[in-house]
Amino acid sequence: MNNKEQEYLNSYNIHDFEAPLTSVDISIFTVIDNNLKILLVKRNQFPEKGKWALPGGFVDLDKDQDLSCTAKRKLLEKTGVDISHIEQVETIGNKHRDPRGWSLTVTYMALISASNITLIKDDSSEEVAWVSLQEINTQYLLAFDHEKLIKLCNERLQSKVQYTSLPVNLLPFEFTLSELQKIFELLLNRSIEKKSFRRRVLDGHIIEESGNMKLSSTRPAKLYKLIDDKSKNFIFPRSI
Amino acid sequence: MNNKEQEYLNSYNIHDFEAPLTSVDISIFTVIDNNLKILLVKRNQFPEKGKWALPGGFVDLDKDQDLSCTAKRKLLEKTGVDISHIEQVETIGNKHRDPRGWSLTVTYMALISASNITLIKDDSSEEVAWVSLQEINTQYLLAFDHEKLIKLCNERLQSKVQYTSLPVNLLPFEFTLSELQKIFELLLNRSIEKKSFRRRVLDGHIIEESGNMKLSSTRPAKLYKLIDDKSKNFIFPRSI
DNA sequence: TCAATAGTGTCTTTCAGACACTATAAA
DNA sequence: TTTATAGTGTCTGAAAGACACTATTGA
Repeated sequence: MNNKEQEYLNSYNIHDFEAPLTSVDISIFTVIDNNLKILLVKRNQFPEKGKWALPGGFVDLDKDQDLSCTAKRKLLEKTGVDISHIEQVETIGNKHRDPRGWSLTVTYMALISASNITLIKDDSSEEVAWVSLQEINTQYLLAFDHEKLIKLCNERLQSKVQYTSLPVNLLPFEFTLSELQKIFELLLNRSIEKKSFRRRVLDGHIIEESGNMKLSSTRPAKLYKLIDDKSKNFIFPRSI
Repeated sequence: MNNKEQEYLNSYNIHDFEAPLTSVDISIFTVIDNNLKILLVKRNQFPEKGKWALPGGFVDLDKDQDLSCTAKRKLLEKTGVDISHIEQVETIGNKHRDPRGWSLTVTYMALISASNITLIKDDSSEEVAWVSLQEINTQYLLAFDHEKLIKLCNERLQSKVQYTSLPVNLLPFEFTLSELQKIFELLLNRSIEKKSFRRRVLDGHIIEESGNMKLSSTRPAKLYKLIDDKSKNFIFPRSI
């Protein structure tokens, strides 16, 4: 860097140019009681006070190294959910989505297991809750364009269930093939042929027998576990 | 909206909170002389003056209705390229990518035909040029993290060539199947089996015979044309 | 024994890959 | 007739779908 460039940078003021409001919003999906749910917070502050929204918020230029840090930090602060991996979905930015002015939000998505999670709210919200997608706009009125953001994230989720092993994130350490299939069927909202499903999963070599059996009132089932971390993000050779 | 909310909005000052520098960057790909090229501008201003960069720039809160408008406007202003559809790739935001401070860029991508395009530069750059990907970092030194941005966009391009009809954007109104195949082969950087390729394209019903023939010194070839606008974004049932 | 669920065998279908074959033009 | 390119016929293989079949448990 030469002197002239240093001089330019010294005189540069980040406030000289108007920038849009910049936030992240996170769609955390889970399955509870055979229902696809999403994590929402009830806003306690203007604007859109009293409406439900995706957890999210503004980038903190000091605290956040990058955008995914903002996403994980905001999620933890607003809901108590601590997550290691999150997938960027799409960035929506326009004049009219926020009454405060030109606003941009980077949306993220993840599918997680809700067991062992205790939701914690902070001062910015009245309530934190897992909400069924069907309840949105009936019991739960959404803030800003969050209904559209949820739609985008849900489309991404649906699409990834077609060709990846993403749904394994919903299962405990050990699980049966029938349990795995039920999760896929629930997310796809249709039934899958048993043999095709087993072949697909087994041929992918992402799970292995744990050696244990799940007992029930009928024939016991083999328990399986993920082979390694790659199993959580496996891409199948073809769509389901 | 109630009085309290109106009061809040009236007192809200967009400058009260520090926001990241917010820009868009656009990767425009084309094929010239059997080479994949990308549209770059040589920076005329600090920072990174003298280096090559993707066309792009800051959101204009007055002029731009939304982010894709910013992308199209900046592309037109900086290069003279006018484009109707552009695909969002990924948003990169972190502390260190711009010496001026915490910076975020929304990257966009398109694949277009370079014929009938005259490049026009504006005051912000010294030069505008189509650059071969191989020439980057040898003849063309890149500004900021634009090498990484180009890599992301190129990966998206490569990926879309595998399962969509995107490359048809490079062809004139009428074309032969051999010409179409050559474009795919060039983008994929490998040869494709002729029969498989023809079956794939024809079974997709995205092109139809124009009724004309392309004459050459050997057997004339049927000319085809796209059936409609959907043909430009067709998703094949399987990857190539 | 029966009901219920786990798990398999195997035929079909779809579409990509390979490759030899035929067709049509100019020189 | 040769050469070059256009275009086809058809076999193989991979992986999904359909569906009937067997296996193993508790009641």
